[in-house]
Amino acid sequence: MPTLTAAQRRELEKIEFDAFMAECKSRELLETLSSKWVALILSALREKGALRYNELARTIAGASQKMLTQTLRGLERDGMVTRTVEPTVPVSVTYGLTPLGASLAELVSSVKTWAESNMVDVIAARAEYDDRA
Amino acid sequence: MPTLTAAQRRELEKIEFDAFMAECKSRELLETLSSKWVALILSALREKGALRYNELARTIAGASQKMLTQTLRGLERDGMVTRTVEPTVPVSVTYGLTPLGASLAELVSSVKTWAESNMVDVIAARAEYDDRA
DNA sequence: CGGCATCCGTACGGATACTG
DNA sequence: CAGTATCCGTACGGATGCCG
Repeated sequence: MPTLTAAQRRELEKIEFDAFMAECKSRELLETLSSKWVALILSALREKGALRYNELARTIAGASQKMLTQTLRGLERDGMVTRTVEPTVPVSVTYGLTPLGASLAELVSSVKTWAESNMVDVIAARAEYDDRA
Repeated sequence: MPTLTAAQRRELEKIEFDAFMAECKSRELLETLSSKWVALILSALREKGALRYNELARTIAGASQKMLTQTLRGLERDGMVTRTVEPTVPVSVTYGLTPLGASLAELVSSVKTWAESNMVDVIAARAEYDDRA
């Protein structure tokens, strides 16, 4: 039995990992949410309604267009956003929330609200912690 | 004026970035939440109450102890969890939720619930999207 | 038991250039 | 306008080994 290469080991582990994750699909969705830009996009679309690609880009302001596109594709795939192409010249593309996406955006919004009202406590706790160090 | 090194440029940009973020502290908290393990730890402590370090490690099962410790330190710093050291031999360390952490865990839990009940839709959307490709 | 320090790979994300 | 393709650095996270 030859020693497994690192790549082979990783592949095996990935399979086990996937099997494990299958039991617990919801974790996957947590992962999605945790993807840095998802929350921003969702709340942008929630607050401003459907937006064009460049409007989104300006609203998020900090995401490279690579990340923007990538994240939008993912959200589209997961049935969170709709992507509508109007065949004008030049083309204009509009992104909006699906009902599913809207309901998730609702949750995100409540997290944002929590964050805004509890941020002071966090800052205070952080300052105290750092002082003791 | 010499050309700035990449490091110097990054430092400048970081300052601008921080200034920008100062306006919008809540984003920072979203970042924290999005840190892969935070949600897991929070909900583990919420469901099972205070836990020892190794109990947490077994519950999360998938986090290296490096990540576990790192995340716990972060949460402790932000005033979300308490870290209690009992001076037994060997020492035993217990982590619990602060009121602040508990209220955040509440939110996380509602997100988890959402995820569990809407996962089927996501899977369906994903399957359809992949078929069209 | 509950960590911390170190090394190291990879994959995430940014910058740039080009296309329909 | 709304992307795609490519290159490339870095920083995130895993594995390992040591300590109080």
